[in-house]
Amino acid sequence: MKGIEPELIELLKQGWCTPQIARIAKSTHEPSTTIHYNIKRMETEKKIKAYKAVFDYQKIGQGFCTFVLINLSPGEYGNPEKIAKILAKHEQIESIDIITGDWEIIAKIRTKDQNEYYEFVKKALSMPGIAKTTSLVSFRQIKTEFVS
Amino acid sequence: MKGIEPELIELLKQGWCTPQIARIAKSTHEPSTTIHYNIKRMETEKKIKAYKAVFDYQKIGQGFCTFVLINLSPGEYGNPEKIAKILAKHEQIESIDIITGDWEIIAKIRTKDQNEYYEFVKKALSMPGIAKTTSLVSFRQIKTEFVS
DNA sequence: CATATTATTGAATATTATTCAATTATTTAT
DNA sequence: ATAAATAATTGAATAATATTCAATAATATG
Repeated sequence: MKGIEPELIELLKQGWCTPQIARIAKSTHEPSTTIHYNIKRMETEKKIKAYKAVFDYQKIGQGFCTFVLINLSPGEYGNPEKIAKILAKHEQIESIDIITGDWEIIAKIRTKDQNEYYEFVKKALSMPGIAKTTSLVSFRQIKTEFVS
Repeated sequence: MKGIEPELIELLKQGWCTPQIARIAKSTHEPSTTIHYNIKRMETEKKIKAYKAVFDYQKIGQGFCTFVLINLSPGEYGNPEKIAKILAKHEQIESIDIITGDWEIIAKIRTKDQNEYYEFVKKALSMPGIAKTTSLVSFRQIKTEFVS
């Protein structure tokens, strides 16, 4: 046993997958070369960014999910993207968006547990420019990434 | 031309992909049979739920992204999951969570544009049990689903 | 309407996943 | 501690799949 699983999870989260052309061809009753051609075109056009695995986050020790609503300090209203891009570098952040309304940024965060989340908040969200954060902790994830 | 692309996008959003075992084997310097064995085990254990494509949503006409914060009417506090599961059936909903704090549910929604979003809100969010909704429209998606 | 470009497709080939059997490592029970 | 049982690793063989290629058809362009 080499404990290869964490490495595999990390790879499969980022990509390292590929479409099942033959299976899609059978399902759609199209020749596999037609499916191949169309998918490769979408890849070239950058419509498809990657192929990746979707995990049961409970089962891989990433079960704690929160949404953070962020208010920037007035001096940073001009470039919320700068702060969002810095935050995006953290692997715990699954998605981050610049938004309208009472907050400037919303981030979706995955950690092992409340403890790891607390450490993340201390480390990542204490940066200058962030005035206030509101955490919405997920009790139950009913649907994730289009996969029920 | 058969206009097969929308069908392919729908399939690849749900799954119909597979890990690249040989490529992962080369990258990790492990035998491909070891990679195969480990990944199949994770599938059996249901740690891996699916393999799917990640799209550039702007380019496939799903560029409008919003987060909806939902307040339930007092009578529904007991079972937010019931409402969340009904909403989860809509293909426009990428994710939906039961949360703590000032709202009971948060949903992430993808539509073509504001117009389609408005139609979705009228259709989906007018159901009994939902008392109030707050929409946070995404101006810019800095990071999505772990893919930058 | 003619020409250029893009899309479709079957046949051949290259690559890859999968199966299998043998070996090694790890866990469990006594 | 040791034996037995279970789980994990691996190379070789096979089955399945992706990819390339060349020919044809459809569509777009001027």
